[in-house]
Amino acid sequence: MNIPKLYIYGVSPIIPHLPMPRIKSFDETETLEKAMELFWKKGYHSTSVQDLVDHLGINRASLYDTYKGKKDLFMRAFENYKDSTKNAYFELLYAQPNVMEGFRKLFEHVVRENTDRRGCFLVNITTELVPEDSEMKAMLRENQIQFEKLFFDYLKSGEVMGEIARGKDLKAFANLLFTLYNGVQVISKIESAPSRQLAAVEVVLQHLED
Amino acid sequence: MNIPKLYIYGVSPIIPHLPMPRIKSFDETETLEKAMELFWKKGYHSTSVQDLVDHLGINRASLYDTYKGKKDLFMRAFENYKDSTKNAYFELLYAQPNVMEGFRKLFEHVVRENTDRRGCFLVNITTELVPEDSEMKAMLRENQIQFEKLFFDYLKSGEVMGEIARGKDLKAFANLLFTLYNGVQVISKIESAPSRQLAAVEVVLQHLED
DNA sequence: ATAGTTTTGGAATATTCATTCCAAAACTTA
DNA sequence: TAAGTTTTGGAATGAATATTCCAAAACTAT
Repeated sequence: MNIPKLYIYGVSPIIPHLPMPRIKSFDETETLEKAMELFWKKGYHSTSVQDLVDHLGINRASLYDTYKGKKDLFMRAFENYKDSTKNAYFELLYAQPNVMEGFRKLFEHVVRENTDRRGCFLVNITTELVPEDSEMKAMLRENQIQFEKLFFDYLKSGEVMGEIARGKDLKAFANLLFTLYNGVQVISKIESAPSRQLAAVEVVLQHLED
Repeated sequence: MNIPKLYIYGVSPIIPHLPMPRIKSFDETETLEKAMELFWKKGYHSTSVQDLVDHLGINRASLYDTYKGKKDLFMRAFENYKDSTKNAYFELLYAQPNVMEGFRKLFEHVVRENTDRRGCFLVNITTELVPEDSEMKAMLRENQIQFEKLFFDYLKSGEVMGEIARGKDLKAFANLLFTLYNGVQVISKIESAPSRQLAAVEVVLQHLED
């Protein structure tokens, strides 16, 4: 049973002169990022709670108290990653002079960033947990829609600016770019030459201009 | 220690009048396929030996006696899948009237076959086990090279036949198609509309003709 | 039927897993 | 300093894990 708190840290409006409890000694979001790091590197099933306790530097009891359990901790870490990634790509794209350069930079970032073959957290989790975990699947489906919308809007802006030849099926193209993104993230786990991957991407990007 | 067998089932050339042992009551390759089925559906870590015993219909002791252990059984099942898939795609491609139709049929097969969201065994295993398992990584790298060679040779045959515009970087294109293949296999775990996926693939295929 | 060998069923083992629990330490406000 | 509450360390729990083991059943050739 959950007993509602009668006061907030440092403020005691209802009952005056009430002793304040000890506050958490770790930063929740910082710990969440460390957890994400581990889940990303090892996957969900291969990461044990012991691994988390060791890597996060917090106590087992604190972990269960703060994040209910392994699955919930994972979900929060995952959501954290999802949101920050989308924002990062949004900013990366719109910081470029044109659409082709935008996507080129995006894929360059993916390929070059992937030094330790971790791939993409989202892609790894998709193949590991779908279809078994339907809650996860719904989350990933939502993410796909958001990513394709981001790509589509960006392509559309390029069409308006005259950077892209008219009459192209931009929905299909956005879909293609997202599919390609997923493929590159898988390949980067086994392919060692970034230049070969970028050459493949370039074939698609060139198609935007014709 | 391994004591070498002095005779083969049914034949006793060295010591005559020797009683023959009981023979295995299950088909090894058939069991291997059942194991593959399970590893494909659930992934490596989520499949327990108990699951295998239940699903394969053989005894735990037989499993360990025949296939040494979980990891070795997995490796053999994996190799089985890898080889048969490559052969199947080879035949599918060369049974088509031209290169564009060949790749179109290949991707159609991938998308339509994927009814239960299992994705591709190879792709799933790549993201689950690389980089942790370096033996697996080497195997997958080998597979990539073979697939890209298959695609390249096929593209080359199309170029010779005049189906593909000259001057294209066919190595990069083969690479792109393999990357796209991986991407489609990931997406098919969360995307429900085959037509949308095929529309994306079509964008790339059209590029072959221009 | 019998001997010799292998397979088989199922118990046994030892490790690892996620989770719970509790007493002791820590912290905040007064 | 003291009261009240939370965090913390680490032991305890119980389920699941991969693997080993052994006696009994099964099979083949004679």
